[in-house]
Amino acid sequence: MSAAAQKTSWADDIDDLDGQLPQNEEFVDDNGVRTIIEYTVNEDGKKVKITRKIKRTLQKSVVDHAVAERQKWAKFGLEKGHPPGPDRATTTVGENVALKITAGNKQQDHEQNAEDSTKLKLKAGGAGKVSCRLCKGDHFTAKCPHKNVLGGLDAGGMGETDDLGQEPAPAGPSAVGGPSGATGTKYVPPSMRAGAGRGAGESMRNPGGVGGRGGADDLPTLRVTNISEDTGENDLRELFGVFGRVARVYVGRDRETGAGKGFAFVSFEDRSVAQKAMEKVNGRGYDNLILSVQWSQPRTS
DNA sequence: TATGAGCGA
Repeated sequence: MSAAAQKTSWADDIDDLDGQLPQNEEFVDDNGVRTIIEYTVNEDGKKVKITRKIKRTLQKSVVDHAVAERQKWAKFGLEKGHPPGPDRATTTVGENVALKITAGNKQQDHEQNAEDSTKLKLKAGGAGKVSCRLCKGDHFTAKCPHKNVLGGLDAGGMGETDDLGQEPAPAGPSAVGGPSGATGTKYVPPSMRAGAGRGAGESMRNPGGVGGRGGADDLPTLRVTNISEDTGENDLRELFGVFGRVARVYVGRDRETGAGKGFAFVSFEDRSVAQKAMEKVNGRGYDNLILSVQWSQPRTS
C-alpha cells in the first residue's frame, strides 16, 4: 500500500497509469468559496484542467438526531484514524438542493403584490362586529345556541323573513331556465330549490345520523394515549382503519414544534366500530409503547 | 405528561 503515503481520489487511479498529470488541488478562500482544480485526460487523449468553484451558503442546519450522532462516530476501515467529516479525496459532497414550493408558478413579486392587496382589503373592509344571522346574538352563526331550531328554518328558505311578511318569492324554481329569466335573484342550487327531494345530487352528509343532540359533529371518538411522538395521522388511520371507516384523526401536537404530545383522537362513523377498535387496540403494543384507548370526553370550547 | 383546529362576518 504505497498509496497510503499520498492519497489520491479513486478516480485518479485511472489517470495514474500515465503518471503525467499534476495533483488535484482544492482550497477555500475567505468568502467561503471552494475551488477545486482537477487534471484529467479527455476522450481525445488531451490533458484537461477543470476548475470548479462552489459557493456554499452557510445555514443553520437542522439535522436529524441520528445523523448528528453518526457524525461523531470514529472512522473505520480505510478511513480509520482520520478526523471527522468527509475527506475530499475519497468522498464527493454534493451541493445542497433546496426544493422551494410556491403557490402556482407566479413570480415572487406578483405573489407579494397579491398578498399586500389582500392585506389592505382585509384592513379596509374589516367591519369587526359579529352578529349571528339567526338570532342576532353576539356570536358566529355556527356557534348559535338556537342553531338547531333556527337553522332548520333557514334551510327551508334562503334569506331571513323580515317582519314585512314577504315571501322570498318563488323565484328559485323559475330561474331554472337560465339567468336570462331571473333578474337580480340569487342563484339557487338545485338541491336547495323547492321540491328538490333526494336526487342524484344528494348531500354527502351522513343521512343515518348519530343519535344525539349535536348533529353531524359528535362522531364516536376515542382518545388514544401513549403514542410515540412521531406517530402521525396516517399511522393511526392505518391502525384503526381495519375495524371500519375512520372519520377523522387528530394528533395532539405542540403548537410550536409540531412534535407529538403523545395522544390522539380517532373518530369513527359507527359507535360499534369504535367500541370494537377500543377493545382491540387498548393495551396493544405500538412503537415499543403500550397504547391506551378510551372514549374521549367531548371537547370544551 | 396527555382531552383537539380552524374557517367566517
